[in-house]
Amino acid sequence: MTVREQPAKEHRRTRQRAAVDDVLDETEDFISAQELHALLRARGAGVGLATVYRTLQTLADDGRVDVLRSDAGEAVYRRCVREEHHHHLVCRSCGATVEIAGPAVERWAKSVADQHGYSDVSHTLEIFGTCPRCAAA
Amino acid sequence: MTVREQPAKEHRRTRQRAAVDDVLDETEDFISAQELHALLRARGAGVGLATVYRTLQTLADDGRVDVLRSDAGEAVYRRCVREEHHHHLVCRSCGATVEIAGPAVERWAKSVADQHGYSDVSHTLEIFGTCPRCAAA
DNA sequence: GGTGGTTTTGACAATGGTTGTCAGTCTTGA
DNA sequence: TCAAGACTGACAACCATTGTCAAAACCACC
Ligand SMILES: [Zn+2]
Ligand SMILES: [Zn+2]
Ligand SMILES: [Zn+2]
Ligand SMILES: [Zn+2]
Repeated sequence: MTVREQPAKEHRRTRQRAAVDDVLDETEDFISAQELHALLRARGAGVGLATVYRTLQTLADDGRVDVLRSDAGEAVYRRCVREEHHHHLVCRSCGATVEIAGPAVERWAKSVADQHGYSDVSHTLEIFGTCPRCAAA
Repeated sequence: MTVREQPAKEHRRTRQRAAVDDVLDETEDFISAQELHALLRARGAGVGLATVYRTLQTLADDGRVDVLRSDAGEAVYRRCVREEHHHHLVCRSCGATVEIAGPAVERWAKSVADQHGYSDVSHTLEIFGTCPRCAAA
């Protein structure tokens, strides 16, 4: 029923994509396309805004970055350590992120959907709060 | 530490707000401001787009409607039956929504946040799938 | 049933993130 | 080296959402 998982179609290696990749590797927190673009421009390795968007889109499609929406509705991206499905505990003030696994929640979500006859199930789950460092200030 | 819960500041009852309210009462699924506006226009009871946005904003602030973001990032609104905190099981294709309570998940989210020293915690959790009716088609 | 002050409305402009366009450039495999 | 096609970037277009502000509606209170 579900489309077979594609083996991550190969993409060409370009200077622009490497630059975006580098930033993602160096950045702990979720970052928006606009921020990433500004960062690249600032560090000299300019990359077109459209290219930044396209690159992030591709990475997200391939599951190589996680995406979620900030309070303002802006899409923000992050290269996570964990490869497997997981969720995030994010600081509302500084963006500090902790990757979270919750097997019990996964099972619960699945069973809830089953109970109501919903198929092809996915879910979103994020936890927001104030991290210790920000709370101290 | 937390701001005291305000007693839902009183707002004036106007034709426009009543119209928006009516649509929300009659609508089972999550609906966007644009859709709501088009619906009102179609049914003759025209209401300015800005007013629709303002009204939904106010309702959301007062906790009288639930808001979440569609895949496209558009905000969608729904008047839920349950007054207390809850989550949703939403059909990706037709929007059919089931309200879900998950006490265990609530506790889990809180404990995860505690473990990492995060305070002032909130969370978002939605389950998406294909409802039985849509699966049949 | 008039009056002044406050709230609400709506047409329109402005904002801002995101996507579309398309001619020129770069990669890649042969 | 070369051609096919992927990639880029400046720019325009899109579109949900918010800001503006004068006119309209509303609400005591006289
Ligand atoms: Zn992640
Ligand atoms: Zn999960
Ligand atoms: Zn709800
Ligand atoms: Zn919850």
